[in-house]
Amino acid sequence: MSDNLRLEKQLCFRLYSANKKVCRLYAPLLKELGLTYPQYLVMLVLWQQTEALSVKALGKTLDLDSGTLSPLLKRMETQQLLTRVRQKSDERVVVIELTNTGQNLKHAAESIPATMFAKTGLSAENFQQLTKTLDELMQEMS
Amino acid sequence: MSDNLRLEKQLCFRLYSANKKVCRLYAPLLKELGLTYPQYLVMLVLWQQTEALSVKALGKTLDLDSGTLSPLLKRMETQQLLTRVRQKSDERVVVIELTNTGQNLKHAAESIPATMFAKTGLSAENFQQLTKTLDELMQEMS
DNA sequence: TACACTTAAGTTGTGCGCAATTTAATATAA
DNA sequence: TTATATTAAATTGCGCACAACTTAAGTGTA
Repeated sequence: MSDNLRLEKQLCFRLYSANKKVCRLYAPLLKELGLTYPQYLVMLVLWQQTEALSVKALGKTLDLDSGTLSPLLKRMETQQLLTRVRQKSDERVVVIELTNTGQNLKHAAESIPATMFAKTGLSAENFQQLTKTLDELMQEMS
Repeated sequence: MSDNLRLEKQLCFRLYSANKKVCRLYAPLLKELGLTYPQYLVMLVLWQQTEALSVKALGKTLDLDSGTLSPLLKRMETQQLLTRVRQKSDERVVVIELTNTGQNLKHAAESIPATMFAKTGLSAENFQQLTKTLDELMQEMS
């Protein structure tokens, strides 16, 4: 009889391991920029944004709550990467905006995606395939 | 010109998000067993093991170091799920073994894989496809 | 035997991730 | 207008993950 609890049968373990491994590959590249992995994700969102963004909106994009974001953004503010300012029209809202330092860091990050793609060792087709299936998984689980 | 730093182009973000989402789906099921997600992974390894296992061997299987495992296993020992005993022949080694409680918990966990598979909403083919591509990714990155 | 070397586990410190709660501001309804 | 509900962000507490380091035990070699 098949044992469904065997570790190698678990998709969850593959996701967990693959995610950890990818993070570790990013770490040395991000360290040069003074960023952690989640901080890099925040920067990705801010770099592609033309308008300022509330903590709420950032959290929705990254699927993170204020319990995670508040201290993380505070650390990034300390590093002068961004500013946190209460919105005058609604004092509950905190607006996040990149500083010039934060904006300029984008140039140093430009090479990361290509470097990382190379490190994954995936073919373009497999990369696309994996992207597609993960999107489907995210869709179905919601 | 294409902006490779756009969030939606990042495979890493998909892995990060999918992993988090899967963990959150597991959480309520595991809570009934009194387990966290990493603790569940440890239990999966121990349940499929006939022999006792060192912390080192467990760490190799799960790709976790003693900095993570030592406190985690201590908590699980406190919960009476397992025992931690120094090996007589080599006092550096700590051997992990399930208690009866830990062993018996397996029955309560039997239904989890099928429940989770249903929650992913993936077809059997897509499940297989994703498994295969993640294995390939893990292989290539090593 | 004495010495450096290696190994296994544990400890310390930092940064998430998230549940649960709190605080303060705004919206809504009686 | 006052009471109630909702919302946004922050705080608290806990459990990973991991880098860096420590401790203790075992190995190898001169």
